[in-house]
Amino acid sequence: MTTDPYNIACTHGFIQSSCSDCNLKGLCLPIAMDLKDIDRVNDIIKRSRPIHAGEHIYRTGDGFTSIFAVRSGSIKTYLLDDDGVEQVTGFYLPGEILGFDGIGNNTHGCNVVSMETSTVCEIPFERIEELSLQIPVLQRHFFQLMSQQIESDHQMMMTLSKKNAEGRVTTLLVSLSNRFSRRNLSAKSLRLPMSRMDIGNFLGLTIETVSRTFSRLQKEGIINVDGREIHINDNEKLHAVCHASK
Amino acid sequence: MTTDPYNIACTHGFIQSSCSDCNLKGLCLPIAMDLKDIDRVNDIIKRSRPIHAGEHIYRTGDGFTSIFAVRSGSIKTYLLDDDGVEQVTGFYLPGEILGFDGIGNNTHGCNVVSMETSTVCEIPFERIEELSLQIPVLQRHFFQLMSQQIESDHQMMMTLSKKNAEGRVTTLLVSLSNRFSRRNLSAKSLRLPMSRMDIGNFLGLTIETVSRTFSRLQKEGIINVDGREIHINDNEKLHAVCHASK
DNA sequence: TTTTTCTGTTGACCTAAATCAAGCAACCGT
DNA sequence: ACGGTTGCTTGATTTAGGTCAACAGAAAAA
Repeated sequence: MTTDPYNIACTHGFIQSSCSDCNLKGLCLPIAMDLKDIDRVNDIIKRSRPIHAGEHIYRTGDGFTSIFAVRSGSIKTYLLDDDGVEQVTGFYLPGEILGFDGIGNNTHGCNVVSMETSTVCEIPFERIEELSLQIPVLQRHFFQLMSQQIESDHQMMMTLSKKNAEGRVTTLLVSLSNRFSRRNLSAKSLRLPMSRMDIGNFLGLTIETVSRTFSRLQKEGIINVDGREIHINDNEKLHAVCHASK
Repeated sequence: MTTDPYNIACTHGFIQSSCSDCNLKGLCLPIAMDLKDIDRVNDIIKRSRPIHAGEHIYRTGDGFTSIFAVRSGSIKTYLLDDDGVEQVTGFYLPGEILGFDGIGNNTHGCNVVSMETSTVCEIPFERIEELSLQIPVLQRHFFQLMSQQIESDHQMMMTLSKKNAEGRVTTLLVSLSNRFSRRNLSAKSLRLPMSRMDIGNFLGLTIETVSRTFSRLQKEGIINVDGREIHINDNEKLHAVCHASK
């Protein structure tokens, strides 16, 4: 029995205990992985107690030891520039893995904060590296996860560089809708886990512009907006706007 | 003796033949690597013939087999959006490695084109994966390289999201200056390998704005501009503008 | 309960950069 | 030497989104 605060929740039985039972395992771990190898991974993973909204998991400059998989809730990552101004660099939903920056110089390269009550799996990186030497499919999987992060960051650079406000907002909505539906949640009705502030920050827009864009999309009948509740009325048009914008 | 077109140049002796002799090896490969391990890597690397300006190394959708290290010259990567509009996603100088997108789904995720006559080392990825299972420091090195790519992409997202034209242009200049000086080239005098078009595209600005920004920086005595030749007169001020902008 | 705070919306105005347009120098193939 | 193309610069005008300001509803505090 551990006394590690991150792991202690397990001993009270209020979160599930095994990767092999986890309905997100197809996202975190390679699909084609032996049960016995899954168990080996499972043995090194520490499951967190619930992390409250606004609570940080780590900060820039903290020593890098682990990457994290989101189990439930939602997480945002952000940088601080020289003047302490925040730049949101990503939103992470259950099944998604964060912390791949930080490997480069053994120091975390960003800040990670929970946007609502969340739980995460902590994956000690050195242990995973050791396992990856022994389980080729695992090494490949982590190369792939990092590669996907790079690809999606490049898409984001395209969005920031080329798209206008409408294009940016709709791109985020489409991305969230896809990611929710991958977890068998509704692709049509979603509750945004982040504030207008965070959306604007992430997309390089002011909150006013984000708000106006939501209002305009609603007036055009494409979505319905009620605070953070979004309903996609016309997915066709949403995609059209998303592609056509700018 | 190979007849592989990428490798045939070696047999004519006009490019150097070994990683262990390469003055860029500290960038591509871990510093703390045995000579015999370097030789094992060397054995799987294919060195290219010179690639001319405008020639592509691969394109989006091509089957992924290799990553590439720039040996000489300079390379740009770009995406095409649904309408065929180009988005430059990176510039790569000697010693830098590209192609880490593409691992995710076994297909290259971007287009790669030479901006001037360049040579590259082709690193077959499956072979490197095998070697990485046997040489832990090599596995670690590739995780680090990918992590650094992610970090620098996040910095770029910050630049695109938060900085004005002056901030974007000076950020690029500072980055290029640092990367040139890492190769023992002048940090003060540099020849831009890319056109104004590419700079603007990369930075999310029009060529006119890029040009005007260069002119303004020159008028302020911070840099001297002569076409693609840039001289940094006041590094202090350049950094100041770079940080202060917006 | 009232008051305060926080988050989001909307309006009026302003500004940085895009767009449109012209011109110039270098380089091309002929 | 010549017309044509390409890459870059500069000027005039327009516009998308930023800034400033007011307000409203919900939630938290008193």
